[in-house]
Amino acid sequence: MPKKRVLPYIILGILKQNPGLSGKEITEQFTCEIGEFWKASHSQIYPELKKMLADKWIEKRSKEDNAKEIDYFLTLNGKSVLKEWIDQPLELPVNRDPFSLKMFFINDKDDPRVNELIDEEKRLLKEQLAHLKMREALLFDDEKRIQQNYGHYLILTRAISRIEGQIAWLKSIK
Amino acid sequence: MPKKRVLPYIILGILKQNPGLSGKEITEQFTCEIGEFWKASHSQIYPELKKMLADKWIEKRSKEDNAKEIDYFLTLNGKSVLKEWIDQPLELPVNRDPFSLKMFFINDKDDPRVNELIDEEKRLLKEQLAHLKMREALLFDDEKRIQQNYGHYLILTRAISRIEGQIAWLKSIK
DNA sequence: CGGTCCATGTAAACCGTTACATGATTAA
DNA sequence: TTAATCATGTAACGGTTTACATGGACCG
Repeated sequence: MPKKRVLPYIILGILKQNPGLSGKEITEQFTCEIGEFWKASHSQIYPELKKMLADKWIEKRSKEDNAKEIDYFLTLNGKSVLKEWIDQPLELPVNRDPFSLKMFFINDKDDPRVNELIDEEKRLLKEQLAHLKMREALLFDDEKRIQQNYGHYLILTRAISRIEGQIAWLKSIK
Repeated sequence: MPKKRVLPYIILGILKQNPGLSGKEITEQFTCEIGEFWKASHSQIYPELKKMLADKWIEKRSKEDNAKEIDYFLTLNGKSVLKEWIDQPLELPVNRDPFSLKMFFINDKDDPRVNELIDEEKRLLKEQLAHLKMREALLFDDEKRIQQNYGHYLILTRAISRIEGQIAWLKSIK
Protein backbone atom coordinates (compact mmCIF):
# COMPACT_ATOMS: atom_id res chain seq x y z
CA MET A 1 0.00 0.00 0.00
CA PRO A 2 1.56 3.29 -1.05
CA LYS A 3 1.93 6.21 1.30
CA LYS A 4 -1.02 8.57 1.38
CA ARG A 5 -0.82 11.36 -1.12
CA VAL A 6 -1.83 14.77 0.12
CA LEU A 7 -0.30 17.32 -2.22
CA PRO A 8 -2.75 16.94 -5.11
CA TYR A 9 -5.72 17.42 -2.79
CA ILE A 10 -4.22 20.59 -1.42
CA ILE A 11 -3.76 21.86 -4.94
CA LEU A 12 -7.37 20.97 -5.69
CA GLY A 13 -8.46 22.94 -2.65
CA ILE A 14 -6.35 25.91 -3.62
CA LEU A 15 -7.76 25.91 -7.14
CA LYS A 16 -11.30 25.57 -5.89
CA GLN A 17 -10.92 28.71 -3.83
CA ASN A 18 -8.87 30.53 -6.48
CA PRO A 19 -9.92 29.36 -9.95
CA GLY A 20 -7.46 30.18 -12.69
CA LEU A 21 -4.24 30.31 -10.73
CA SER A 22 -0.98 29.51 -12.48
CA GLY A 23 1.65 27.13 -11.21
CA LYS A 24 3.63 30.04 -9.88
CA GLU A 25 0.65 31.45 -8.03
CA ILE A 26 -0.19 28.08 -6.54
CA THR A 27 3.37 27.86 -5.29
CA GLU A 28 2.98 31.23 -3.61
CA GLN A 29 -0.06 30.00 -1.73
CA PHE A 30 2.17 27.53 0.04
CA THR A 31 4.47 30.21 1.33
CA CYS A 32 1.77 32.52 2.58
CA GLU A 33 -1.63 31.00 3.17
CA ILE A 34 -1.11 27.44 4.19
CA GLY A 35 2.58 27.57 4.96
CA GLU A 36 1.79 26.74 8.56
CA PHE A 37 0.37 23.40 7.54
CA TRP A 38 2.15 22.28 4.44
CA LYS A 39 5.18 23.23 2.39
CA ALA A 40 5.71 22.49 -1.29
CA SER A 41 8.17 23.91 -3.75
CA HIS A 42 7.60 24.59 -7.41
CA SER A 43 9.62 21.55 -8.43
CA GLN A 44 6.97 19.44 -6.77
CA ILE A 45 4.01 21.41 -7.99
CA TYR A 46 4.68 21.53 -11.73
CA PRO A 47 4.95 17.76 -12.17
CA GLU A 48 1.95 17.30 -9.90
CA LEU A 49 -0.10 19.66 -12.07
CA LYS A 50 0.78 17.61 -15.15
CA LYS A 51 -0.26 14.45 -13.41
CA MET A 52 -3.53 16.02 -12.33
CA LEU A 53 -4.14 17.18 -15.90
CA ALA A 54 -3.58 13.64 -17.15
CA ASP A 55 -6.01 12.36 -14.53
CA LYS A 56 -8.56 14.99 -15.60
CA TRP A 57 -8.79 16.46 -12.12
CA ILE A 58 -7.96 19.88 -13.52
CA GLU A 59 -7.87 21.54 -16.92
CA LYS A 60 -5.82 24.38 -18.27
CA ARG A 61 -6.89 27.34 -20.28
CA SER A 62 -3.98 29.29 -21.65
CA LYS A 63 -5.52 32.65 -22.23
CA GLU A 64 -4.53 34.92 -25.11
CA ASP A 65 -2.01 32.51 -26.55
CA ASN A 66 0.42 33.61 -23.90
CA ALA A 67 2.80 30.65 -23.72
CA LYS A 68 4.03 31.54 -20.28
CA GLU A 69 0.98 31.93 -18.12
CA ILE A 70 -0.95 28.72 -17.69
CA ASP A 71 -4.19 28.94 -15.74
CA TYR A 72 -5.69 25.89 -14.10
CA PHE A 73 -9.28 25.11 -13.20
CA LEU A 74 -10.97 22.25 -11.44
CA THR A 75 -12.97 19.82 -13.54
CA LEU A 76 -16.21 18.37 -12.24
CA ASN A 77 -14.23 15.23 -11.55
CA GLY A 78 -11.67 17.20 -9.57
CA LYS A 79 -14.39 18.74 -7.43
CA SER A 80 -15.77 15.37 -6.45
CA VAL A 81 -12.27 14.03 -5.76
CA LEU A 82 -11.70 16.92 -3.38
CA LYS A 83 -15.00 16.26 -1.63
CA GLU A 84 -14.11 12.59 -1.19
CA TRP A 85 -10.76 13.44 0.33
CA ILE A 86 -12.26 15.82 2.87
CA ASP A 87 -14.68 13.09 3.94
CA GLN A 88 -11.91 10.57 4.55
CA PRO A 89 -11.23 9.85 8.25
CA LEU A 90 -8.85 12.23 9.97
CA GLU A 91 -5.51 11.18 11.37
CA LEU A 92 -3.43 12.94 13.94
CA PRO A 93 -0.09 14.00 12.50
CA VAL A 94 3.24 13.28 14.11
CA ASN A 95 4.51 16.54 15.48
CA ARG A 96 8.11 16.58 14.31
CA ASP A 97 9.27 19.09 16.78
CA PRO A 98 13.02 19.75 17.17
CA PHE A 99 12.48 21.59 20.44
CA SER A 100 10.83 18.62 22.09
CA LEU A 101 13.36 16.20 20.67
CA LYS A 102 16.34 18.10 21.95
CA MET A 103 14.77 18.75 25.31
CA PHE A 104 13.98 15.07 25.59
CA PHE A 105 17.65 14.23 25.71
CA ILE A 106 18.58 16.61 28.51
CA ASN A 107 18.23 14.90 31.85
CA ASP A 108 19.52 17.44 34.34
CA LYS A 109 17.10 20.12 35.48
CA ASP A 110 19.98 22.55 35.96
CA ASP A 111 21.58 21.99 32.56
CA PRO A 112 22.03 25.50 31.12
CA ARG A 113 20.75 24.28 27.77
CA VAL A 114 17.26 23.89 29.23
CA ASN A 115 16.80 27.62 29.50
CA GLU A 116 18.63 28.24 26.25
CA LEU A 117 16.22 26.01 24.38
CA ILE A 118 13.23 27.57 26.10
CA ASP A 119 14.35 31.09 25.21
CA GLU A 120 15.04 30.19 21.61
CA GLU A 121 11.73 28.41 21.20
CA LYS A 122 9.92 31.34 22.77
CA ARG A 123 11.55 33.72 20.34
CA LEU A 124 10.60 31.61 17.34
CA LEU A 125 7.03 31.22 18.52
CA LYS A 126 6.64 34.95 19.07
CA GLU A 127 7.84 35.60 15.54
CA GLN A 128 5.34 33.19 14.12
CA LEU A 129 2.57 34.56 16.31
CA ALA A 130 3.22 38.07 15.03
CA HIS A 131 3.00 36.82 11.46
CA LEU A 132 -0.28 35.02 12.07
CA LYS A 133 -1.85 37.98 13.84
CA MET A 134 -0.87 40.14 10.92
CA ARG A 135 -2.60 37.73 8.56
CA GLU A 136 -5.68 37.73 10.75
CA ALA A 137 -5.88 41.51 10.82
CA LEU A 138 -5.33 41.65 7.08
CA LEU A 139 -7.75 38.96 6.00
CA PHE A 140 -10.54 39.04 8.57
CA ASP A 141 -11.11 42.63 9.44
CA ASP A 142 -14.88 42.35 9.14
CA GLU A 143 -17.51 39.75 9.90
CA LYS A 144 -18.43 39.27 6.26
CA ARG A 145 -15.02 37.92 5.35
CA ILE A 146 -15.19 35.52 8.26
CA GLN A 147 -18.52 34.19 7.03
CA GLN A 148 -17.23 33.74 3.49
CA ASN A 149 -14.02 31.94 4.39
CA TYR A 150 -15.02 30.30 7.61
CA GLY A 151 -12.62 27.35 7.46
CA HIS A 152 -9.68 29.59 6.75
CA TYR A 153 -10.69 31.82 9.63
CA LEU A 154 -11.00 28.84 11.96
CA ILE A 155 -7.61 27.38 11.27
CA LEU A 156 -5.97 30.77 11.54
CA THR A 157 -7.46 31.40 14.96
CA ARG A 158 -6.63 27.84 15.90
CA ALA A 159 -2.98 28.32 14.99
CA ILE A 160 -2.89 31.56 16.96
CA SER A 161 -4.48 29.91 19.96
CA ARG A 162 -2.04 27.01 19.73
CA ILE A 163 1.00 29.25 19.67
CA GLU A 164 -0.27 31.45 22.46
CA GLY A 165 -0.78 28.33 24.51
CA GLN A 166 2.74 27.18 23.83
CA ILE A 167 4.20 30.53 24.78
CA ALA A 168 2.15 30.58 27.98
CA TRP A 169 3.42 27.12 28.82
CA LEU A 170 7.02 28.14 28.20
CA LYS A 171 6.57 31.09 30.54
CA SER A 172 4.97 28.93 33.17
CA ILE A 173 7.95 26.63 33.60
CA LYS A 174 10.67 29.19 34.16
CA MET B 1 23.22 21.19 0.33
CA PRO B 2 21.50 18.05 1.54
CA LYS B 3 18.47 18.12 3.76
CA LYS B 4 19.15 18.09 7.49
CA ARG B 5 19.35 14.63 8.94
CA VAL B 6 17.61 14.09 12.24
CA LEU B 7 17.19 10.36 12.71
CA PRO B 8 20.81 9.53 13.66
CA TYR B 9 20.80 12.20 16.36
CA ILE B 10 17.61 10.81 17.83
CA ILE B 11 19.20 7.39 17.93
CA LEU B 12 22.24 8.87 19.63
CA GLY B 13 20.01 10.45 22.23
CA ILE B 14 18.11 7.23 22.81
CA LEU B 15 21.35 5.30 23.25
CA LYS B 16 22.76 7.91 25.58
CA GLN B 17 19.80 7.51 27.88
CA ASN B 18 19.62 3.74 27.43
CA PRO B 19 23.09 2.33 26.81
CA GLY B 20 23.12 -1.15 25.34
CA LEU B 21 19.81 -1.17 23.54
CA SER B 22 19.37 -3.40 20.52
CA GLY B 23 17.95 -2.31 17.20
CA LYS B 24 14.61 -3.78 18.16
CA GLU B 25 14.56 -1.93 21.46
CA ILE B 26 15.49 1.33 19.79
CA THR B 27 12.60 0.82 17.41
CA GLU B 28 10.25 0.37 20.35
CA GLN B 29 11.32 3.69 21.79
CA PHE B 30 9.83 5.35 18.73
CA THR B 31 6.44 3.81 19.29
CA CYS B 32 6.18 4.63 22.96
CA GLU B 33 8.45 7.34 24.27
CA ILE B 34 9.01 9.79 21.48
CA GLY B 35 6.25 8.67 19.18
CA GLU B 36 4.60 12.05 19.63
CA PHE B 37 7.58 13.76 18.06
CA TRP B 38 9.07 11.37 15.59
CA LYS B 39 8.29 8.08 13.93
CA ALA B 40 10.76 5.62 12.50
CA SER B 41 10.35 2.02 11.50
CA HIS B 42 12.89 -0.74 11.91
CA SER B 43 13.65 -0.71 8.21
CA GLN B 44 15.01 2.78 8.67
CA ILE B 45 16.79 2.10 11.92
CA TYR B 46 18.87 -0.94 11.04
CA PRO B 47 20.61 0.66 8.06
CA GLU B 48 21.07 3.83 10.07
CA LEU B 49 22.77 1.88 12.86
CA LYS B 50 25.18 0.39 10.33
CA LYS B 51 26.00 3.82 9.00
CA MET B 52 26.56 5.15 12.50
CA LEU B 53 28.84 2.22 13.23
CA ALA B 54 30.86 3.00 10.12
CA ASP B 55 31.09 6.63 11.22
CA LYS B 56 32.23 5.53 14.69
CA TRP B 57 29.38 7.31 16.40
CA ILE B 58 28.36 4.08 18.11
CA GLU B 59 29.91 0.69 18.77
CA LYS B 60 28.38 -2.72 19.23
CA ARG B 61 29.14 -5.33 21.81
CA SER B 62 27.48 -8.62 21.05
CA LYS B 63 27.31 -10.25 24.44
CA GLU B 64 27.61 -13.98 24.99
CA ASP B 65 28.09 -14.79 21.31
CA ASN B 66 24.39 -14.45 20.85
CA ALA B 67 24.15 -13.72 17.17
CA LYS B 68 20.69 -12.22 17.45
CA GLU B 69 20.93 -9.60 20.11
CA ILE B 70 23.21 -6.75 19.17
CA ASP B 71 23.76 -4.08 21.80
CA TYR B 72 24.84 -0.59 20.85
CA PHE B 73 26.71 2.03 22.83
CA LEU B 74 27.75 5.60 22.16
CA THR B 75 31.39 6.27 21.44
CA LEU B 76 33.08 9.38 22.79
CA ASN B 77 32.76 10.74 19.29
CA GLY B 78 29.06 10.00 19.26
CA LYS B 79 28.57 11.86 22.52
CA SER B 80 30.16 14.99 21.16
CA VAL B 81 28.17 14.72 17.93
CA LEU B 82 24.98 14.61 19.98
CA LYS B 83 26.04 17.64 21.99
CA GLU B 84 26.78 19.58 18.82
CA TRP B 85 23.38 18.77 17.37
CA ILE B 86 21.54 19.94 20.47
CA ASP B 87 23.43 23.23 20.30
CA GLN B 88 22.44 23.86 16.67
CA PRO B 89 19.83 26.62 16.22
CA LEU B 90 16.24 25.54 16.56
CA GLU B 91 13.76 25.66 13.72
CA LEU B 92 10.00 25.66 13.90
CA PRO B 93 8.55 22.62 12.19
CA VAL B 94 5.80 22.71 9.62
CA ASN B 95 2.72 21.36 11.27
CA ARG B 96 1.35 18.96 8.71
CA ASP B 97 -2.10 18.87 10.08
CA PRO B 98 -4.88 17.18 8.06
CA PHE B 99 -7.59 18.77 10.21
CA SER B 100 -6.42 22.28 9.42
CA LEU B 101 -5.90 21.48 5.77
CA LYS B 102 -9.39 20.09 5.29
CA MET B 103 -11.02 22.84 7.29
CA PHE B 104 -9.14 25.38 5.23
CA PHE B 105 -11.05 24.36 2.13
CA ILE B 106 -14.52 24.68 3.63
CA ASN B 107 -15.85 28.15 3.09
CA ASP B 108 -19.40 28.02 4.37
CA LYS B 109 -19.91 28.42 8.11
CA ASP B 110 -22.97 26.20 7.95
CA ASP B 111 -21.39 23.38 5.99
CA PRO B 112 -22.16 20.24 8.01
CA ARG B 113 -18.60 19.04 7.54
CA VAL B 114 -17.38 21.80 9.83
CA ASN B 115 -18.89 20.15 12.87
CA GLU B 116 -18.02 16.69 11.62
CA LEU B 117 -14.37 17.60 11.39
CA ILE B 118 -14.44 19.26 14.79
CA ASP B 119 -16.01 16.24 16.44
CA GLU B 120 -13.59 13.83 14.82
CA GLU B 121 -10.58 15.92 15.74
CA LYS B 122 -11.84 16.23 19.29
CA ARG B 123 -12.17 12.50 19.58
CA LEU B 124 -8.66 11.90 18.28
CA LEU B 125 -7.18 14.49 20.59
CA LYS B 126 -8.94 13.03 23.61
CA GLU B 127 -7.54 9.61 22.79
CA GLN B 128 -4.05 10.99 22.56
CA LEU B 129 -4.50 13.00 25.73
CA ALA B 130 -5.51 9.90 27.64
CA HIS B 131 -2.41 8.10 26.39
CA LEU B 132 -0.11 10.92 27.41
CA LYS B 133 -1.67 11.26 30.85
CA MET B 134 -1.19 7.55 31.35
CA ARG B 135 2.46 7.90 30.46
CA GLU B 136 2.79 10.81 32.86
CA ALA B 137 1.25 8.88 35.73
CA LEU B 138 3.40 5.88 34.95
CA LEU B 139 6.75 7.60 34.53
CA PHE B 140 6.62 10.60 36.83
CA ASP B 141 4.82 9.53 39.93
CA ASP B 142 7.40 11.08 42.24
CA GLU B 143 9.56 14.18 42.28
CA LYS B 144 12.77 12.22 42.04
CA ARG B 145 11.96 10.82 38.62
CA ILE B 146 11.12 14.29 37.41
CA GLN B 147 14.50 15.57 38.55
CA GLN B 148 16.33 12.73 36.87
CA ASN B 149 14.60 12.99 33.51
CA TYR B 150 13.71 16.62 33.45
CA GLY B 151 13.68 17.07 29.69
CA HIS B 152 11.44 14.08 29.19
CA TYR B 153 9.11 15.38 31.88
CA LEU B 154 9.00 18.80 30.28
CA ILE B 155 8.09 17.65 26.81
CA LEU B 156 5.46 15.29 28.16
CA THR B 157 3.74 18.05 30.11
CA ARG B 158 4.14 20.31 27.10
CA ALA B 159 2.40 17.83 24.85
CA ILE B 160 -0.40 17.45 27.39
CA SER B 161 -0.79 21.19 27.69
CA ARG B 162 -0.81 21.56 23.92
CA ILE B 163 -3.54 18.99 23.44
CA GLU B 164 -5.64 20.35 26.28
CA GLY B 165 -5.38 23.75 24.65
CA GLN B 166 -6.51 22.37 21.33
CA ILE B 167 -9.47 20.59 22.90
CA ALA B 168 -10.46 23.73 24.76
CA TRP B 169 -10.29 25.69 21.52
CA LEU B 170 -12.43 23.13 19.72
CA LYS B 171 -15.03 23.39 22.47
CA SER B 172 -14.93 27.17 22.39
CA ILE B 173 -16.01 27.45 18.76
CA LYS B 174 -19.14 25.31 18.85
C1' DC C 1 21.37 42.73 -30.37
C1' DG C 2 22.74 41.31 -25.53
C1' DG C 3 21.74 40.59 -21.00
C1' DT C 4 18.68 39.77 -17.22
C1' DC C 5 14.56 38.18 -15.22
C1' DC C 6 11.05 34.95 -14.71
C1' DA C 7 7.73 30.96 -15.17
C1' DT C 8 8.26 26.56 -16.01
C1' DG C 9 10.58 22.33 -16.12
C1' DT C 10 14.09 18.45 -15.00
C1' DA C 11 17.68 15.68 -12.45
C1' DA C 12 19.81 13.70 -8.59
C1' DA C 13 20.10 12.61 -3.88
C1' DC C 14 18.01 11.38 0.17
C1' DC C 15 14.06 10.22 3.33
C1' DG C 16 10.31 7.25 4.82
C1' DT C 17 6.94 3.64 4.16
C1' DT C 18 5.46 -0.81 2.78
C1' DA C 19 6.28 -5.24 1.76
C1' DC C 20 9.12 -9.04 1.50
C1' DA C 21 13.27 -12.00 2.93
C1' DT C 22 16.60 -14.45 6.03
C1' DG C 23 18.24 -17.08 9.60
C1' DA C 24 18.03 -18.35 14.26
C1' DT C 25 15.13 -19.43 18.43
C1' DT C 26 11.16 -21.29 20.50
C1' DA C 27 7.02 -24.09 20.89
C1' DA C 28 3.95 -27.74 19.83
C1' DT D 1 10.73 -32.11 13.51
C1' DT D 2 7.87 -28.97 11.90
C1' DA D 3 5.78 -24.69 12.45
C1' DA D 4 5.58 -20.28 14.32
C1' DT D 5 7.91 -16.37 16.07
C1' DC D 6 11.33 -12.97 16.31
C1' DA D 7 15.37 -9.83 15.35
C1' DT D 8 17.44 -8.29 11.66
C1' DG D 9 17.94 -7.10 7.02
C1' DT D 10 16.66 -5.73 2.01
C1' DA D 11 13.99 -4.01 -2.03
C1' DA D 12 10.91 -1.08 -4.30
C1' DC D 13 8.29 2.90 -4.57
C1' DG D 14 6.93 7.46 -3.96
C1' DG D 15 7.72 12.03 -1.63
C1' DT D 16 10.63 16.09 -0.72
C1' DT D 17 14.53 18.98 -1.26
C1' DT D 18 18.26 21.02 -3.75
C1' DA D 19 20.34 22.38 -7.66
C1' DC D 20 20.45 23.03 -12.34
C1' DA D 21 18.22 23.85 -17.12
C1' DT D 22 15.19 25.98 -20.72
C1' DG D 23 13.03 29.34 -23.24
C1' DG D 24 10.37 33.36 -23.71
C1' DA D 25 9.69 38.35 -22.09
C1' DC D 26 11.47 42.58 -20.98
C1' DC D 27 14.91 46.18 -20.97
C1' DG D 28 19.23 48.35 -22.02
